[in-house]
Amino acid sequence: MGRAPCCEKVGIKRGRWTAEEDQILSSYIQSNGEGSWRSLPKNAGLKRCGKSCRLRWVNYLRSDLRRGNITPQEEELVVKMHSTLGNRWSLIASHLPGRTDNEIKNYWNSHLSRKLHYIRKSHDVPAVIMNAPPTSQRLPEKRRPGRTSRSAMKPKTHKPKTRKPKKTSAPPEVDANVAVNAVVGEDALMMELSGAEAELGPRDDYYYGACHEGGDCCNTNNNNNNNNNNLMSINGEDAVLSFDDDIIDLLLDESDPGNVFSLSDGDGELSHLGDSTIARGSSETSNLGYLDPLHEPCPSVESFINYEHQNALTDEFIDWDCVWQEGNKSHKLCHEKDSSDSMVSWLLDGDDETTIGKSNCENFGEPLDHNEENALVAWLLS
DNA sequence: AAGAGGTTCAACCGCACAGAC
DNA sequence: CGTCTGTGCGGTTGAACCTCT
Repeated sequence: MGRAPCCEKVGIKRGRWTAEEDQILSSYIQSNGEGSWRSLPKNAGLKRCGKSCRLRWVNYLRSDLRRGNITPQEEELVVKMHSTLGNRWSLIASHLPGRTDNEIKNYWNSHLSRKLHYIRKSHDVPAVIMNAPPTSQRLPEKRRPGRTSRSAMKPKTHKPKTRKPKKTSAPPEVDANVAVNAVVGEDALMMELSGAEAELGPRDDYYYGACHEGGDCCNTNNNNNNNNNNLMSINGEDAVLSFDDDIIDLLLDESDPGNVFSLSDGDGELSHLGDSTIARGSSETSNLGYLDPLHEPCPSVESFINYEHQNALTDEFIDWDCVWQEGNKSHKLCHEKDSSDSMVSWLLDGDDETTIGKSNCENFGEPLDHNEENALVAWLLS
């Protein structure tokens, strides 16, 4: 049976909203509250589809929207979360108060993805690298459901916004000696997002995957941050993953129970933790999987970068550590450096004239060769 | 000044989930 | 348990806007 349309198409106005319509919608919602979107247009006297009303309200009319340009801190957080979550715009937006999923999505498509595009282009990363892995390695390709679980939904805050002033700078030209601003932790791998979320400001303790030159994928992280709000972290010492609640929801998505993986197999491949209830005990720290440094050769950089980006949920944070291990073991991608710089900040600095064409590693004293660059870019694009 | 081409972003569309019945 | 309704999500579109020549 065909699905009933969300509204009658006839007599429905489309296109840009007028100030008068905005006023009507705002007034109606202020008096009657949100919800009942289907009946709202009729009750409010709007010739609009209910979905259109909802979208207009959520993305534009709500009073708690944050206006203005995306700040560098927000941008950094978006990049970090996107690298972990993929195109989960609503989830990303939920961590950026006052920003809407549509705004984040547009910003990504118009700003950030272009940066990646230029990076890829300038490094001549073969398209095949981005192709899917062999079927045997591929994670379930199921498209993420159109919505997250109700429990994962949080009210978003919005404010009307004006058109952002256009940036005048040209798209970043990324030199072959592209910068790497990755921080390689002394002993550890750690990714941490929620600190930035909480502060929306630069942090000193972002660790983008680090492994010992000796090959320990998950050595002790003495810099481990005990912040309970950790969105996700991998504590090398305890080999424990910590997640924010909504991340747990994602990983334990009932509709896709195979989403929980471990790296505990000796062959180094991702494997399902068939019983996802393992992780249900705590949303703070869950023994999702052990990263055994002794029995677990990391997959090659190539094998990791062969994973499709969209497949990656749990595998992405694993990618990072092993990619970096490979980088450190074989190529010494970057020297260890206890600065607050990060891969992401390098990425975000792509427009900065002072950094274009300058490798941060070079700044550290050692330039990257072509293979190293390719590995790095593949990491970024993975 | 004007037109072409590029960019941005508001809005639309179809899909899928949750919950009510 | 199956169906229907309401709603949220992510992808896509195209008008408005900007920059360049």
